Amino acid sequence: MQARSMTKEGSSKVGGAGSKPGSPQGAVRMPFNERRAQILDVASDFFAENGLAGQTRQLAEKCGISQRLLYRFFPTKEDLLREVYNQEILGAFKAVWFVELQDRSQPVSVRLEAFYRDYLQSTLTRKWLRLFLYASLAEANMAPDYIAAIITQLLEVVMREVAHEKGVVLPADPALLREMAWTLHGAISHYAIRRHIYQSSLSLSEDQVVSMHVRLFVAGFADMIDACRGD
Amino acid sequence: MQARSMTKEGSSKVGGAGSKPGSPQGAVRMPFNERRAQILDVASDFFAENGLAGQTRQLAEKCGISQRLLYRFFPTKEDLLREVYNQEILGAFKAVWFVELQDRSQPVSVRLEAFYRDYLQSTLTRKWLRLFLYASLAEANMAPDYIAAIITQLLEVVMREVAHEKGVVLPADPALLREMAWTLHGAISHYAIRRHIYQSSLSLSEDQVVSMHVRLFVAGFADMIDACRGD
DNA sequence: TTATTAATTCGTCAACTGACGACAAAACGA
DNA sequence: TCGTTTTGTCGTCAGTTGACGAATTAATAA
Repeated sequence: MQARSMTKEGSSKVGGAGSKPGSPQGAVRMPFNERRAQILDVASDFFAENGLAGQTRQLAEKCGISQRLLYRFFPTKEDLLREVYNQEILGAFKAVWFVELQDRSQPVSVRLEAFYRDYLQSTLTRKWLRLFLYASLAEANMAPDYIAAIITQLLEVVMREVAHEKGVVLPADPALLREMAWTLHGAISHYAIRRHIYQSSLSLSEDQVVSMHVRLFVAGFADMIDACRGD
Repeated sequence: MQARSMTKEGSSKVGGAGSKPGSPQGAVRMPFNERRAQILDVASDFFAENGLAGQTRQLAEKCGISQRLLYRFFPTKEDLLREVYNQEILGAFKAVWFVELQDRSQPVSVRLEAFYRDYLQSTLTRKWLRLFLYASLAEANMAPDYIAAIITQLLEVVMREVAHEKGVVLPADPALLREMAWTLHGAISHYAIRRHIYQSSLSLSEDQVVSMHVRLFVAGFADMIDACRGD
């Protein structure tokens, strides 16, 4: 994120700020790792906006460097995409969530609200969602599917915690349990999709929306479980 | 990508493989409107799978015709895409839903379940979702935004009907009301996304999932509204 | 049959696009 | 100051890709 400033300069066309008076052409020199990091940073935004089919020449321009230079850091475009994916998609999940969600000194609805607020802010961002959707649609197997595993864990924790506070005994079928937690998790994810992908104009604040969803989930929890037992 | 040995024999008609002994190359002749319809049909599948950036040559091959022929029916690729969009996306909404959802001779949960089952089957299909997402991501303004208007209507009907049956007085703010209905509508939409885009393996039946969501919504309805009044 | 019309293909252009070999120049060390 | 290392660019190749003029062939009418 602090690379932001660099990105700006880069996008402002190298010499734009008159950095080097005599620099006839060419980007400002940068050490290998720094340049590589800058490229990744710009690339994540770039591919999120333009899709994985975004062109390397355009990306290079946004970085303020020549297209050829990209290939000094990444053997192929696919390698670059994979790196972006690993950094931006997989890096967006926090381990603390598991701890906080299970901190029973707080009511479960408070924990859920806190978690989903943070989740919306740090993970379900425009950049993350767009990259993830582009990758999913392309069926690009950029990385082993850690995400599914992480979310599965989250869903199980959510169910366990709510059930505990409500004194409800959960059904045994783990698939059923996960699907139940998805009623909450999916609704909030879809809210983010509406916001960032469908560009809907949403007038309510994120906080309001989150508490609405959590409230509904907690309130209908026991009933939902009863219904499924009947099935 | 192996060239389908039989390009499109599969597409019914068009005579079996060696249709005409003497026809060295070239597709079976078809009247204008029929051919046009066939192209649109194949194209909707094609672009749903390969994205709006799918190539015309590949599409033509799937249709069993030359690439040039496409341009006899559609001036540009964009025109073709627009047609596909109008036909497949906008054509997937049924007017009966509004009637059935308001048929108070049935309990609202029954109506909701019936509606969402049908909605999942007829609208939230793999083809529809993929086309819609590709178009949304590309910010391709293929058509005036009828969809938002249709769904807004649906959401309002849902809220009105549930509130009526539960004897609950609804808040005035229409934006808030819509957002509430989205807790159900979004959760089900997201279920479809998981199924068709993320390719998750979902073990529960669609019917089970729908009743779960509806149950949760109806059960937590009053509580959710109370909470929002407090806000 | 023959003329006419409509369906269909061939071949090609120009702009793009990922990739890379060869070379220029800034930074660095002694 | 000079040579070496490292960052960076130029130019280009080969394969795509949307688009279209012109020729070809099947169906239909006369």
